[in-house]
Amino acid sequence: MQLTCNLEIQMAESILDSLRAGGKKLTKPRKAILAILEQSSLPITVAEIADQLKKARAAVDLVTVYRNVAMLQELKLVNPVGLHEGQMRYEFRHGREHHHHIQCRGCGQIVDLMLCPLKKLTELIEEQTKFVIEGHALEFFGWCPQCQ
Amino acid sequence: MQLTCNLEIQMAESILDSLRAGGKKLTKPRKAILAILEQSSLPITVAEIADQLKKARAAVDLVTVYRNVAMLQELKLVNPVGLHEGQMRYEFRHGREHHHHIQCRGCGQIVDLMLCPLKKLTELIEEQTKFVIEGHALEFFGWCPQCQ
DNA sequence: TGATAAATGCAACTCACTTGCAACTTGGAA
DNA sequence: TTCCAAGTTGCAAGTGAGTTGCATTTATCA
Ligand SMILES: [Mn+2]
Ligand SMILES: [Mn+2]
Ligand SMILES: [Zn+2]
Ligand SMILES: [Zn+2]
Repeated sequence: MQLTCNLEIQMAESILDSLRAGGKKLTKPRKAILAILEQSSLPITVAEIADQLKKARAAVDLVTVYRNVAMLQELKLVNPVGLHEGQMRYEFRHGREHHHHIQCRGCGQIVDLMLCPLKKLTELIEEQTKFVIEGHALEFFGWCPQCQ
Repeated sequence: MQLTCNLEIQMAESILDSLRAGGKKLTKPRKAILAILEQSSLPITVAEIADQLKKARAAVDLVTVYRNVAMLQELKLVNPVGLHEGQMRYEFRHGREHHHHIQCRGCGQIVDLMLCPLKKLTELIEEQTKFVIEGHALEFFGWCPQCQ
């Protein structure tokens, strides 16, 4: 499996620009991590990234994945997704609208919810609390069709 | 400070009933933990509960606080509040409406938001995803007036 | 090609939370 | 009131996500 060879072609230029602007290098491990994140349609954990890299014979140390995910978060290239599972998940921002998720309490399946009902409410809360709101986390939990 | 003496008077009967119904005993440590949770107007961590008990000279082992909080969650007497701080918070349900929170990114201050905009959206999502929704988590993050 | 700044891997660490177990309460039955 | 089983506690040890220090390696650019 070729993780690195056609990466320059697939990886969006805006992502590479952000990395260059931040003085980041495009190392082999970093390219492999970026490739996994870009392929993943749902938020993924650090351990899952490392597992996939191992299976693809491009093994990268867990610490390196942690450090890269933290860096990508600082550059706002990935969003953290906290589903209270005991570990964080991350998803690429590039080309995706702000959205939320629903997770099955039975099997853990995650589904994207491509919507956000909170724009007006955010303004109301800013007015009433005098906070300046920077973001929010909204997750739904329930039972998927198979687990009901 | 008297944590235990007038506890029976203050503690809502519905809570004691739930405990009895679950075959739970009213031990001294448990009463002290319940008292702290009932006094706290904002969601509190396990470590904070233990600290307050120590200061009140009613020290209880951390493990005991963890076990009691887990038990109270099973009986649905407390709600978990996850603000992605690295630890969970818990708040008593008794006498409080379903609501949400906003936390300052600077000082960590938490403010109750006594509202929920998600009833209609929940139905819409159930219709579209065929999930049965059991709950949701909604938190806002931003900067409080002092930290702006 | 060589300098240098950034990135990696490994080992050791931190910290929230859990588990096993012997000793101790509690609350009800005798 | 006494006794006992079930439930609870504290301590010690363990788990697992995430972090940190440091020597070595790698990408980038002059
Ligand atoms: Mn998503
Ligand atoms: Mn609250
Ligand atoms: Zn949103
Ligand atoms: Zn709500």
